[in-house]
Amino acid sequence: MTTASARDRILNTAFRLFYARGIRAVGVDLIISESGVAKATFYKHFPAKDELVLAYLDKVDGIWTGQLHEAAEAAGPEPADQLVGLFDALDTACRREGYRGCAFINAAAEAAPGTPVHARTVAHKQAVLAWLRDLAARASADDPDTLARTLALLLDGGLSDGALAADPEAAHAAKAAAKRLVSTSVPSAAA
Amino acid sequence: MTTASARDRILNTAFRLFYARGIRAVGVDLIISESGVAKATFYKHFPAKDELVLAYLDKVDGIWTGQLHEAAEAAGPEPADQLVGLFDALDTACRREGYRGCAFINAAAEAAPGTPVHARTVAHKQAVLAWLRDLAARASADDPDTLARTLALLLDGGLSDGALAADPEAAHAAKAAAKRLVSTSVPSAAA
DNA sequence: TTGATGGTAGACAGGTCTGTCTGCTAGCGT
DNA sequence: ACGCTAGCAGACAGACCTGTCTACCATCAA
Repeated sequence: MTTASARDRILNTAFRLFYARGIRAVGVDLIISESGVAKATFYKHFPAKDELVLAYLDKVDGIWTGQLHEAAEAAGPEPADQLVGLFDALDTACRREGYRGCAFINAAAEAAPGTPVHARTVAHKQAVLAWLRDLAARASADDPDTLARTLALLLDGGLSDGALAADPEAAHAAKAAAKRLVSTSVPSAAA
Repeated sequence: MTTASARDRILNTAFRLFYARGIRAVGVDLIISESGVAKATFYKHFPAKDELVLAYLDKVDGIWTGQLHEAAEAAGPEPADQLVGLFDALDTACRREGYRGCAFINAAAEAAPGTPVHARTVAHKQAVLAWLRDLAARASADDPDTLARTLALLLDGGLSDGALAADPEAAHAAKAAAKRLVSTSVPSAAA
């Protein structure tokens, strides 16, 4: 059953444990034993724990960004529709068993500002914002920048509240609000 | 200069360090030495670190809730105006030196679900939501529940993004969006 | 005077953390 | 046959963690 490479097993285990318990709460020894790898192998692939954390955040970025794009594209070809449809990814995420909020916000809570880990979370949030801004611009919104920022607020608020409120309606409210904001922000106004 | 009681000194030091560096990142020994207190005194007031964490969250709750209420009341007597005005507290918070996001969201990121610390953060978020719901109802909103939830989303999103985006405009965008949502949700419609 | 209260100072135990190091094994290309 | 790469197993060092314990000191009230 040792089909996956050692590096992949380490990263998959870290992905699961870091997200479920928090980064500081998970020791290197636990990751090593759960992934069935030798300590030397671990440190060969990830010379320091922080580098594994960075790889973990890259992995989360790929997955979450992919889900966001998929949900957006599933809403059709119109950028205005995609800006609303992407909130379906939030809904799906919140309903998932073991949902614990945004991995980036959580990581930033544990990392000191200025560290590579913290910088990585900022970069992620800015990438998402840039994507939203692009969609808003292509939707010909009156003020693409403000619309994008506002939708980012709803998205990040939903990611947090979905975990803390134990309220599956948070994602629903976020999508509904997005719909209202988008429909009143684009001239075509297909409410 | 040792005017404050030992308990207060401990709590003040914990408040500063927990918020700035994260809960797990701050050891009991550091709090003890920074607050100039003996170890036995520390454990007399807080038999376990978790109890200090709970006291810390209570303190944050008092301060943040107070700022929220103040900002709301500063906007005038009308509940609809207060629902918008409370976002000034977000703006003030985000501009503060050393701002690191919502202490509750950060604490929840480090605490396992089901623990007292995690439960405390959920309780806080629900208290804020209940307050918003009350204001929305008194503002005669069409759907007070949804309006309250949506504003909570904007507020929590602003708390997160204000720390991660290094973007002082996040709070501004949150308030602007709140204004739009409130003005289109209450019949009086004083846009 | 006595005793309760609240504080200081710091050793100590037992565990966990990250990271290094030594040895051994198996496959694979040349 | 050889050596290279990738991996396994686990001891070890040194720091840091929470929490307990002993011992001493100051103040104030009965």
